Amino acid sequence: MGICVATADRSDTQPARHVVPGSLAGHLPQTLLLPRRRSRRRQVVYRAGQAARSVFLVHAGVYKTTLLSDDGRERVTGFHLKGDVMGVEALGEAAYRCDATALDTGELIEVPRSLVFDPSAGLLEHVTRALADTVRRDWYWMLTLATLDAEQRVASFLLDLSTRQQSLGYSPHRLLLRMTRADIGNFLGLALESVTRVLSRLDDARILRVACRDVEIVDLSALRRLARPAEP
Amino acid sequence: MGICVATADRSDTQPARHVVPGSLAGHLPQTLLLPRRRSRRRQVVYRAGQAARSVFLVHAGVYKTTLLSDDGRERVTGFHLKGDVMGVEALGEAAYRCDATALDTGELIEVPRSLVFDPSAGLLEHVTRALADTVRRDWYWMLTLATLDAEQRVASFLLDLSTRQQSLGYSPHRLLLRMTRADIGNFLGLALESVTRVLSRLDDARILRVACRDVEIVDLSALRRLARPAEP
DNA sequence: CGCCAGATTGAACCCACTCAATACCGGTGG
DNA sequence: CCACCGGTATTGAGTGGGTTCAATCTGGCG
Repeated sequence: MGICVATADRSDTQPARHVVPGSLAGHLPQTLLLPRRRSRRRQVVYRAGQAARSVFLVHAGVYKTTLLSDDGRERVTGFHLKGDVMGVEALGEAAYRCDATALDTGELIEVPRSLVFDPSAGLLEHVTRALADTVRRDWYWMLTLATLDAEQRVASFLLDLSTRQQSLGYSPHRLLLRMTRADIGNFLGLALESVTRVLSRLDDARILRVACRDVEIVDLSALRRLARPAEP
Repeated sequence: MGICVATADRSDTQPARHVVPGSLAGHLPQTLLLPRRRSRRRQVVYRAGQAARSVFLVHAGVYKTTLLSDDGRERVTGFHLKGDVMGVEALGEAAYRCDATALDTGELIEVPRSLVFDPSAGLLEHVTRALADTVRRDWYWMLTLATLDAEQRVASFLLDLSTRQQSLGYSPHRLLLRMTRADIGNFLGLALESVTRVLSRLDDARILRVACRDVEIVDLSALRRLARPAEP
């Protein structure tokens, strides 16, 4: 497998054919009236400490949220695709608690907090759902971090992306990773070299076809088997 | 340090002098009218798959919630003290997603979901806060799992318990662990032997005084130093 | 009274980390 | 236009922390 670098993927996002279940998208008739925000690679949507006046619905592109501890440790808390909501974790607080950054060109819909808590808007219940979804997703990843080895974690990560892309109407076999190996490793609790090694190994095993950010899942069922521990 | 076993702590909980910030406790004037449920060691409050009709406010005792994956992996997602709310992660779903178990004698206040979503009750906003708190706490632990070694994780765990006990009006120095080493290790992503080893080491270093479930924090500031990575 | 769950401790192994070198692309400045 | 540089990715070698396996100990409970 050849060496490769950060090629800025310029491929535009394809049109989504499905609505993400559980998202705010289907429940925001006022969506078109809300302010939108375009963002470019590395652009910051909000930072920890800033006054949290809105939540952000991802409309296009991929974003990451990162948590920074006071002693300098950093961790990617999640990657966010179309339909995901960012900033809900700040709803009980005055300020955001993490940074949100665009990994690529994208577009956000900004939903003011006043609207979220406005009973007549009927959003609170849906935001509650989004939050509960977040908790369940986090628990799933905590389980993954605590019980799986490097190979299983990376496989789980790819499968998660694949599933989410599929539910958005994209191909589940073709992944264009917008995040770096360091981001993935950070999210999975692995060194970036470990991520690379696993990807190389899965490429050798003909399960993946890895060309830097461009990953093709050749054998989906084999990948699924890899993502879970061996049966006793 | 001597060998010790699971001694069922019969010491009753002391009265709390403070209200947990962010909990439902202060916002439930109807609390006294709601059904309560006493529970004993190992008793199950709810199980994954059961219809989720209520959330549960911990009134006394310690509970744990555990997530079970379809391939048999299990993980403790959290330990819950007085003032914490269990079951909010199921708010967007028909059924609970995890098991909740009492680690000791305790008492719960059952809040029906219908009341949670009743606008006139004014609970939804507070439940949203509880959920956002959960997300932030989970993120903190994900950061811990991903970036800290065994000693730092165990130290962080003890400090977290200490802080929570203090905010409930108890001593921050005296911890009566209601959970087993296996529970702690599972929660922290460590083997139970590693937890034991760290506790023994901290006992040797005069930072803790460990007698099975009874842990005294002798040197709180040293423990705080241990919980963070060495300065560069 | 025996059994079992929980806790502790030791020894050997192994996976993932660290350190290091190499390669490649994109943008920038001369 | 081209050389250079910073960010990203890959791969190898060696090390170490945590796991695994095992034995032992204790007290509660049936």
